[in-house]
Amino acid sequence: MTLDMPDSLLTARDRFDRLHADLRDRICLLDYAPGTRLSEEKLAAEYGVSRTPLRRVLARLESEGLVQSVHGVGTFVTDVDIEELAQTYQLRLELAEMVGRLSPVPPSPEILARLARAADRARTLVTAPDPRAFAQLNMEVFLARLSLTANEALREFAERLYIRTARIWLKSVFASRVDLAEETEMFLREIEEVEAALATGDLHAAALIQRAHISMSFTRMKTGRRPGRG
Amino acid sequence: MTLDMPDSLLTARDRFDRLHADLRDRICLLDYAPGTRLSEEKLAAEYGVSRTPLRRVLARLESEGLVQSVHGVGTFVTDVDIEELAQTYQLRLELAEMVGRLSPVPPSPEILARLARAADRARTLVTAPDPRAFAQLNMEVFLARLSLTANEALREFAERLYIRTARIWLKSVFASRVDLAEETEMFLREIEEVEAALATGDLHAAALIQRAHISMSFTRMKTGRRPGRG
DNA sequence: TCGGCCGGTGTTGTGCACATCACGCAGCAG
DNA sequence: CTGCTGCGTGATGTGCACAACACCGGCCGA
Repeated sequence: MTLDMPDSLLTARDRFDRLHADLRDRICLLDYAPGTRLSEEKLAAEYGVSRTPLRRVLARLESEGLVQSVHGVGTFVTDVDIEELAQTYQLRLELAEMVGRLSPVPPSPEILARLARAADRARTLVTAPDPRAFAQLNMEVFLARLSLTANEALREFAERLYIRTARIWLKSVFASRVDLAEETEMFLREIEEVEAALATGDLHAAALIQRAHISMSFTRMKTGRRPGRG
Repeated sequence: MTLDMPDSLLTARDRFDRLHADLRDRICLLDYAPGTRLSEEKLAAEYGVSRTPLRRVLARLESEGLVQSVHGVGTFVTDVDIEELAQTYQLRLELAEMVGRLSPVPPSPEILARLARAADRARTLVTAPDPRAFAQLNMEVFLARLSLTANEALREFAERLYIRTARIWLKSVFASRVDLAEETEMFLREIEEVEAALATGDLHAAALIQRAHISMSFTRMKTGRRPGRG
């Protein structure tokens, strides 16, 4: 997944960022389910470092709300609950709309190409649903679309909010509270609508589309599948 | 400033929070000017701990954008520049308005009392201007008004944004780019207007007033005092 | 005189041993 | 049988010594 380099060219910050991103993805993709205990010693051994820099990563993850450390007990992956995250989602909606309003930047050909490739992958996922691959694709698209605003603070906070809420969708899929096929189709439609909006240069419209889909996705998770459908 | 307790009743998290809040305030109140080098060893000695827990605090401050550590060089207080913080201010404006729109809670008598006391202190500061005391009062009022929303995520992010931009005002005062007396009067008017809005129960209006004053404050700093006035 | 090399010095980053804490279980008194 | 007390075990938190690194000044050679 990540390219390997000789340690001589890896600075301390690079190692930190790599460990942080790796553990963050594991948590967001439910490789570590909520409640899982993360052993500092085992993780340090796995990554080939001592506990000291690994604890620094865990402290960052704790500040982001992904884990929680308790002295003498352990470090645990936090749980995500739809009711508790309702307000977080409210804020996400507002920030999503702001991405198209504060310091918007015209989409570069690279961004459009990435969206096109994402749409292709989404079409593949429609025929062969895969929750984890879908969650990963969703995250990549979200981060790519953040580049449509030049407001760094907005990007940073929107990403933090996304990270905090990303797991709830995958959890809903595993709990069969949402239908994976339906979710994949909706996501594909969202990308296509966004591509159309960007083609006309209407960045605010693209942002409103994303806001609408985030809202609808949350409603589907909160409501759950109607009995008798699946 | 902070109450002392026997170490036996102080948990690790308490110590962390205390050090973090203390260093954060020192930076935000310009006790440590931008560019100042923070010696881990000296700070650890001052707080009576070893470098290990202190480094944890510095890492948190770095994630909040208040300091920056460079391997082999030192840990430095970051600088704040009006031009660079323009986008951060844009986001602050939006969040300030959201405080009155997302999950508003009726002001408790305690909040109203705190505002009234803040107004009294502001009137004192009008007659005897004091930049540092004003900045401290401003921060207290800001945090108090955040309690007018039940949206925890919004509170957290609004506070983080405030912390990141708080120093620019005090810096502008010391650079004589804004007039302290004028700023104090404007702040007093803001509190009184907010009190009037809260008295009618219009939380959104109170939020819009704050948004307007944040915007005007930023404009005053960006424009600077007109020559021939001061 | 100028440029590059090189070691001294002070800093942050890392590894490791120990302190501190919480939980669980065995043992025992009532 | 019940409840509690004490200890063993394993976790996170802390202190300390050393490694890695950057800056700076002197030195040497061209």
